Amino acid sequence: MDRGAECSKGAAPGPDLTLRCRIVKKKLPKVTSHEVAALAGVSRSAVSRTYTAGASVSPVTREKVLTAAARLGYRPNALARSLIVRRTQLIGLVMAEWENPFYTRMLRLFSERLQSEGYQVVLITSNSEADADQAVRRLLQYQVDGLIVVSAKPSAVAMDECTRSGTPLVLVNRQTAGPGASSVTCDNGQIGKDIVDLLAAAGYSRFALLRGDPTVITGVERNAAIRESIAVAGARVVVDVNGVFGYDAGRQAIRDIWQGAERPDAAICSSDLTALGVLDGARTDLHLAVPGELGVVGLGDIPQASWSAYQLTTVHLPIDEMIDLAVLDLLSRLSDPELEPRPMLALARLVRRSSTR
Amino acid sequence: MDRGAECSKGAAPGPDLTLRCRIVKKKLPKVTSHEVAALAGVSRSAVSRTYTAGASVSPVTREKVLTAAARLGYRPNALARSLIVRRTQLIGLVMAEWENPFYTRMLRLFSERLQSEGYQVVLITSNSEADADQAVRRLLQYQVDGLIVVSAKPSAVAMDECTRSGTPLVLVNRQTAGPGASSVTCDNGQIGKDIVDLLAAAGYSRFALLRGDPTVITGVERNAAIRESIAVAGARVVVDVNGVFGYDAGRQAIRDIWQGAERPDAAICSSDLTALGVLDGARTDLHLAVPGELGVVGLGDIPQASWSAYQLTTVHLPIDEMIDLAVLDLLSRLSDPELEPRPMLALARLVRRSSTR
DNA sequence: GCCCGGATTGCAAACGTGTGCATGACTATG
DNA sequence: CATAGTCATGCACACGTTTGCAATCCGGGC
Repeated sequence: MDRGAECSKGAAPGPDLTLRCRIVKKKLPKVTSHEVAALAGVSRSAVSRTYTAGASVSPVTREKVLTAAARLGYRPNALARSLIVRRTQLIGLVMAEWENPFYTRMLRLFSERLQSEGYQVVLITSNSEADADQAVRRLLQYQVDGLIVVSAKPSAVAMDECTRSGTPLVLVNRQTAGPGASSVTCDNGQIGKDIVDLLAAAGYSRFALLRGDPTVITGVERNAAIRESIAVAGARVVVDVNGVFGYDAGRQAIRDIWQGAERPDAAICSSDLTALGVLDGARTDLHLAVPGELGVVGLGDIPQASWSAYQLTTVHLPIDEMIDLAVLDLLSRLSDPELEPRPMLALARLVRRSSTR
Repeated sequence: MDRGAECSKGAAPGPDLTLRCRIVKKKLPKVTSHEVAALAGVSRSAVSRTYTAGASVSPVTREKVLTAAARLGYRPNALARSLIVRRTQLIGLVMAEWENPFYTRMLRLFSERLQSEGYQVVLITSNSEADADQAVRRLLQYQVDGLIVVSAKPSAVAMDECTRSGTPLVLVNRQTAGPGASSVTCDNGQIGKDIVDLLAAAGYSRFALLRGDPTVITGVERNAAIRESIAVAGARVVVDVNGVFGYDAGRQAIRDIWQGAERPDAAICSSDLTALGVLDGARTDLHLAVPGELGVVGLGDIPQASWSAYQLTTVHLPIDEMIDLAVLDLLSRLSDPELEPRPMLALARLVRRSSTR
């Protein structure tokens, strides 16, 4: 089976074996705590203890072990360790939305944050939201200590599997009714209201709603608030379109809308990327004056939104705060499994630039 | 130690113990192949075999195992499996550059591609290039099957550790002299030459070079070619500045340059993001006409480069091809450890838009 | 000199799985 | 009916660690 071991043991050192040794000579004699112990003249326990903080080892043995380990290039096997300690220091992260820079930034921050807490991230991308279940299950197989799902929602049964296996789960930007997971979202109702208030105060009255996935709870909430505020303001929504994701879709959408029966004077977009597409479509393709003939507001406040070519009015999602909430909740539930998962809210804030008057 | 086990065994079922059981009642009776085997009335080997493709199991026992597993919510422990099979199906991915959308896109594609090949990605971000070593070592501890390092370069000794542990390593966008790793890069010399040729042909003659990290080999190569081609074309570089990363830095840099002794008529930027910053700085802050008074060219062809507000002339890095090369090389060396690592080259292609005349 | 206590150390049993080997059952062939 | 052959199954060992427990060592106080 393991030819390397076979060779080193030299059980039957015939010419055939040595030949095979030559061929696979790059196959190393797997250096385990056993080898280190032998070289250092101590027991495996000793080498294990030198690598676990706070264990009882005399300075002299520790030194012996360390030099032996250095000589052999020993590195403790995290898998074997995890198997027995029942902790992998791995956090599963499933990511569904990649186009939006907002989410890639989130991924980065999660990675850095968790790393600094001593965890590694194992990443799974689920291109459709439906795949989230499969992703979760795969990660559970790897015994991840915790699970973060951003912009996707596992089914109730998948979430139940998490709780039953004692793996804390936190949903980011997706809310959950049941008690299976923590969640961190923004106050979408408030966001919707703020946006409309701003636009109405600026004199806009005929709204276009450009939405992404119509089934996502956070979008649904926001939209309800938007429509309600519009009604309150005595304004109208003249067009409401679903399924527009990203820059290109936004740019196309505004052109289509302009062919429609009634033209809006303000566009409320479900993401900055869409809004930027709308902006470019309005200016470049339709030759509209942008705060004047059409107001545009986005969502997310990605870096590009503040670029001077755009100056997009948008709502700043407090990404750092969201990361903080998610990680802190995860860590606390990790150290105390009795804690119940809970929904958390981060405060968004409107940032006014020059894509609205 | 493990209170759950202690309770289930009920060694000394005093009131104290049962109380503790109640408290930790959510701690599940870890369901292993043993439990499944017991419920199904077969041996552990049988359940193991039902989960390994191509093993010899009769349909009837397989069925028994499957239903028992479903009832118990059994999921094979990937760690224990990896420990014995000596394969984790994990690929370590270390990522140093996050600002540039080019690299986040790369991350996404790597993740999707490896996933579809049956691997999981464990992600480490090394904020400085120097941390790459530490990242590599951490990943090696987790016994990753392979290693991808993008836009960073581990030291020779770290690379040596990889080869000694038999873990194939491929460097993306960073070349290596030694034989420790494969690498996939673009032909930076050609890229530099193409850029200058285009600009010179368009009549630009006073060049500004905006570079990122001056120590990165790919940038060094490209810059050498750029300077040589400029000399050949009989033009001059009037300013050469290092360490400008990203949009904001680019925007500031062009303003600084405009204060300088001699003003360039073309800016060659080491990334699209920088170029977009330069573009906005030139137009918005300096009120320059962009292809006319200043030509701008970037590198990477990120989505924003083709947005109508920018229309950046840039060089398209063949990201899909690079991913393909990297993954294919990794997989082949995974299945045949005898294969030597090798350097690979992908073909970049100039895309001409309206930021140059 | 003896004994007590604290610090080290090694033994061996886990952790949850894969797999070679031997065994047993069953079929087909002579 | 005997025998060879195929197939399914279980036993037990291995993978590389951690860790409770008992044994050992060492120094000091009497």
